[in-house]
Amino acid sequence: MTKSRDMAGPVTMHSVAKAAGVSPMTVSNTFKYPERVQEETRRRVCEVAAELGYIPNHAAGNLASGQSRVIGAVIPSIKNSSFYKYVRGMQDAAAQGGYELVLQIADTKRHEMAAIRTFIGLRVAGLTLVGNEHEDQAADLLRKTGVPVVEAWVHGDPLDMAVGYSSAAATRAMVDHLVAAGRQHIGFVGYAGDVAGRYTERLPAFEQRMREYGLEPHLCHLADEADGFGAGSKALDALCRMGASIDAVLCPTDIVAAGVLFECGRRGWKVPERLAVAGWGDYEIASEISPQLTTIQPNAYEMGHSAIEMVIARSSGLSVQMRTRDTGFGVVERASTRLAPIGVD
Amino acid sequence: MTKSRDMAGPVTMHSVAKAAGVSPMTVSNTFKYPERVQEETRRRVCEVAAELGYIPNHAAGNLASGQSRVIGAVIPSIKNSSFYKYVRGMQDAAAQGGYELVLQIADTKRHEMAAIRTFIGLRVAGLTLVGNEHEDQAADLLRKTGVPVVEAWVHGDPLDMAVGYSSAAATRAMVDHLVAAGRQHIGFVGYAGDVAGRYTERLPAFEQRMREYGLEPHLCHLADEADGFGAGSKALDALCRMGASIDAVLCPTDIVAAGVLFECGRRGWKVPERLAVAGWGDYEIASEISPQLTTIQPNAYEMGHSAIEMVIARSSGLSVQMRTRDTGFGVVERASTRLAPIGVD
DNA sequence: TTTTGATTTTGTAGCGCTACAATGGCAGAG
DNA sequence: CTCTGCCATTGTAGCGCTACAAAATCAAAA
Repeated sequence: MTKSRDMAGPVTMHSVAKAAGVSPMTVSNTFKYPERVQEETRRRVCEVAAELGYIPNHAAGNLASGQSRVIGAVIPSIKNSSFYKYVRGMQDAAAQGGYELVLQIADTKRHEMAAIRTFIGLRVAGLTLVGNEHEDQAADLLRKTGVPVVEAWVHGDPLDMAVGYSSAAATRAMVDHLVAAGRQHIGFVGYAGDVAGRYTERLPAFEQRMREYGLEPHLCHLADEADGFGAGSKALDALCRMGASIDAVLCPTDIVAAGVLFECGRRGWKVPERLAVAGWGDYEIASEISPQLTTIQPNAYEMGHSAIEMVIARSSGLSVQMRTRDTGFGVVERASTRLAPIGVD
Repeated sequence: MTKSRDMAGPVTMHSVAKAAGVSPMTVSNTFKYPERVQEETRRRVCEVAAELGYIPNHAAGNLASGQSRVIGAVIPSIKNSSFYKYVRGMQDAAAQGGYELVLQIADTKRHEMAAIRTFIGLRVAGLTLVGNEHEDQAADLLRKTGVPVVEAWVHGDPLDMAVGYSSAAATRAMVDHLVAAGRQHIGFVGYAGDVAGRYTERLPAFEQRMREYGLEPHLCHLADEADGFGAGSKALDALCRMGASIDAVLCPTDIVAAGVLFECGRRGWKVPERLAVAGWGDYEIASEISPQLTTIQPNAYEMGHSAIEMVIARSSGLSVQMRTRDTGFGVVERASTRLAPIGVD
């Protein structure tokens, strides 16, 4: 059963050194500064290390050097594809810089706090968060320890650094699009969950833009989940119960928008004739569902890539002039909002 | 700008001890063995620690004790909700046991190998993998280092420990269901990607079961992605191009099945009348899409929970009798396969 | 041959923490 | 008043690695 597991004691740098007939420092240099070690010696060390299955003890290296090649990322959810490209971007950037990326999922502020503690306990080189709403302690801690931190998916006013796009601008752009498509009675579905940072800008922006058009902006419903199809039907129910008959709805995510589409199917409402539906996030489902969803495209990959670049820059002591980056967004116009509406007033 | 970042040197156990007027060991004990420290002293130490924002250096503790409270989990993708419940289960079990869970995404064997190296470098208490196909080096390494490893989503023959359900049994159950619903010409959509461990059992099981029914099993197409809606249309195209007219299709994931549903919509095919569609995974979309999807429900949460329990048991030196656990599965029968077919032969 | 300068290799010390053994203090028993 | 036993607290040593400086090696120059 347990045979051949753990028989030879742990493989340390020391044991590799002895086996290769060199000093421990030479082994260390072989991995950290290969150019300092002669070709021949290096080859031998690498061979022996591979044979013994030696993996440098990052904990010890970290302790001795005060440096780390690991970056921590806290993401709020993996329930849908929202963060897929973001994580890909982070991974690629980390790999390019010779760093490793490890993740933690935290769907509440409290969990986010715990995740930050874990990462700081691990003495990571830096970390990335999503949103700009954190527990008070978190901000303190991050400031005190001075770890490089990037807040992603938000725009401006960073704890340390930030990368993202303006949700307000995107909201305005979407309202502009819906109005240009002839919609007047636009419903807004918001999100009232805990880690809401990247949602909070949207409602005020929506209300203001609607007012600028002289339209009534008070058609809104705050869902308690942003990631579920179920939220779509609930939101549509709630909006209808508010009395005014809407001809368009702006959803917090494509998933919620898809949920609205499903609910429209159940009610026999034609989209976009009866109701125009706009999503957010440009998930894969947006271009596959029928009708295809108009949505906000957030450049998630570049956001992730930039986030890690910024962490690496700061962590390697480079002076960072750009404390914030704007990765922009796009409005992807598709069938779910395209046609002029049938009058519903 | 940079004011108040990193001004006071790093907060170590030593500085906390000095500030609290005790020896470093007392601080250490306060955190590790609170019962060894007098109430009064402990309170003071905790206060000072909180005030200074002290977070124990896990790297140092790990080095000194040779123990770790961090468990690493490698998951193949977060592109869809497949692993959401699995990760939740792992997180809950880790929290219950006083451990921390960190994740890495690895969508190929090569990336999985890198992730394993990183985790071993970090000297985690144990780790979980998905599937049972790994690079040869990975198996060697894991055996040599003796870290507790659980392979999840698979059934039997573990590297160390395993938890999951039998994909073969689930495949057979699904074929039984389709045949019972009157289907004769069943197409199979497989997956030919890199980290295919938990898919490979399915095709042989499908073929065998079909033969047992005296049905032709050779309607199959191996998609290069298991996570995309796009794979659904491609797969349906491919199956049709193979000549035989199918009246049912068994997909590797609910996402692919949803893609098939979308493609059926484009073609004007009625589901389930013209084609019965079966998914796999019981994703949220399965119960929201119209028609609702028949699918395999894999008890992902329990799988994650068990995986971490097993890691913790082994890591805390308990003798582990159960090296494998079967968390079972269910067949969720819904509208996408419910009705008897219109004859298509 | 000796000297110089560059290159390669090797000690030394210590990172922050914990296991372990040893210390000190303090009650009650003798 | 001393002794025993028990608890709370404190040194000591060392985990595996790296920064730094010192030492060894060697080729070419003097």
